[in-house]
Amino acid sequence: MFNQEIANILKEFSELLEMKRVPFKPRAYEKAAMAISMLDKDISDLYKAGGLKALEEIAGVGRGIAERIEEYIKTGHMRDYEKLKKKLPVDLRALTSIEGVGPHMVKMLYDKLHIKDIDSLERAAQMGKIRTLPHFGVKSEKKILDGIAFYKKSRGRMSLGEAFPVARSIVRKLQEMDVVLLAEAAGSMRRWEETIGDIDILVVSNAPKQVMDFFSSMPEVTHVYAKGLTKTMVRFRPGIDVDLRIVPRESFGAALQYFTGNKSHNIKLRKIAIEKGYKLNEYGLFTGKGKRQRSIAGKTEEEIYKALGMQCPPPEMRLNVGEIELAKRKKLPRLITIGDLKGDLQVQTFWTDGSDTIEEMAKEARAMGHAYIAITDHTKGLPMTGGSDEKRLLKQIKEIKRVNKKIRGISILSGAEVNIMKDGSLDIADTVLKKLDVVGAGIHSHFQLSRKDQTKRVIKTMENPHVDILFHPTARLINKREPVELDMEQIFKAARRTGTALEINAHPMRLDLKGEYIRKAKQMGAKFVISTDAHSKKDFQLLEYGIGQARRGGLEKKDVLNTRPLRSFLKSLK
DNA sequence: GCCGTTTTCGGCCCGACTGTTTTCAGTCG
Repeated sequence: MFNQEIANILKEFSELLEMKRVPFKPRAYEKAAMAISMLDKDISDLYKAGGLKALEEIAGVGRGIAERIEEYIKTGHMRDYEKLKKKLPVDLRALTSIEGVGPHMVKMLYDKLHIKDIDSLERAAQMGKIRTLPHFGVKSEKKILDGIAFYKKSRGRMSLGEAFPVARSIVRKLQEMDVVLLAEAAGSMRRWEETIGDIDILVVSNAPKQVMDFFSSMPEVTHVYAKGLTKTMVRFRPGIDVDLRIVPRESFGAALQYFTGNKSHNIKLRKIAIEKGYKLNEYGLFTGKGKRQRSIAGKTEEEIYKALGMQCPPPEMRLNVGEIELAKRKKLPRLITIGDLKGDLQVQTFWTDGSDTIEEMAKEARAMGHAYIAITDHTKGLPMTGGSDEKRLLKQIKEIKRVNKKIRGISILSGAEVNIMKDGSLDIADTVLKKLDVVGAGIHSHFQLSRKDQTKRVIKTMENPHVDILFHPTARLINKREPVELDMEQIFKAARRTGTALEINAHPMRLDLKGEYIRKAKQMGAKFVISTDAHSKKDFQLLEYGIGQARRGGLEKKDVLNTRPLRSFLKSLK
């Protein structure tokens, strides 16, 4: 978490330097920020153990940036950054999070119109002031307004990928306390919702005061809204609200149930309880009234659902979209679990915009228990990633053969993340695609096409006999970019007809397809793969987010191609 | 400010796209 804080400051430092048109430094700071946010160790631990030298060993961090990090760890300040920030007091993070707005635009807006934040930007745009600036026009003004509308819609909810590590670390620390018997995160996070409004944590303890004192004084707490013996609410760095509730042991299941199911699932469940003459609340399932009331279930979720005459639906399904009926008929699917996956199918390497070599990625995947991975580096239609052309792809196939001979215990498949052009054609010739084991195709440009054109474009891609997988089908970026306009039913139909698998991209920024589309696509007979879009070894861990989405969509092992052993998996492709 | 199996100094990823322009600046990934 501290790493992210430092990375954020370095990133903003880089943008401030960019605004001042300082040459080359912005890139250096940006690279360092990226490296630190990808670090799998706590940077202050690293510093404690090895001092400046240890910091300098991080690729992209040299003497200069190491000293600034040291300053921040020691004093909580980075003076050069703060000085610069004072001269340009704008809400950079918010402003640049609007699509199409970057540091230079922010600078111009500040210089000419004194725009500092989203509100002043919105006012200026509404008053038609933006279009008067050099290099701006009516269209860019509208684009900014659209961007603001999108920003506002997604504001206040943090992406699952940001919130999950925070919640996990809090829960772990609570579990380590002697006086804590049980601790678990409930709420939308337990359902693996793609964005999280706040984090709800439930605890069983016989020393509530001690737990609450510990929780409210954790170093990342920036504000305490309320503090009591059963409920404490705080603001946590980097900007998310966390509620902690302490519940009796015999009510833990009931509380978990109450704080996990979405509203409509819970209402329905309570109605069923009433029909049976019971009462359901966060303390348990009760029978009788007044003094004769007694609990008949509450310690676990399972016993509550059982007492209501049904199976216990997995948390991810508790949305009242048919799961209660299935549970009553004892027909709940056996949802896929992370252990079912045998391979990862979207992996970028050092050859393009990934950071590790083919061999390093393969070894890491093997350590995770995978039997195979597909190397799917970018192709030339995405030149900024250093995308391969046909010649380089052929060279990579040779390299993969070489590494395959060297490594035991995992098979490396040759593949590519081919770029879908505006008309649905691909940027790599069929003669070369034919030679690859796995071909995934994805949209990376022309996001604004009409629904009709976009649908036509994607279907044309799926009709290519070599395209096995449609990568991140809607191309959305959570809280950042809307999905492209597609007639999803047509896409799912075409997926079934052409035998093109739909990717569930596990990267928490994408989570694409999302749960409800997965459910629909499954009903229409489509097949899926789940992959991480790994750009470094550490990214393989993101698979659990993809599993979360697959489970939200009700998928079973048989629906997902990369649960199959290698031979059978390859047969399942086109 | 970072980096080095072409370099400890002199490079630094780069092409498409968009909207503004009439030859280009900014953004994206």
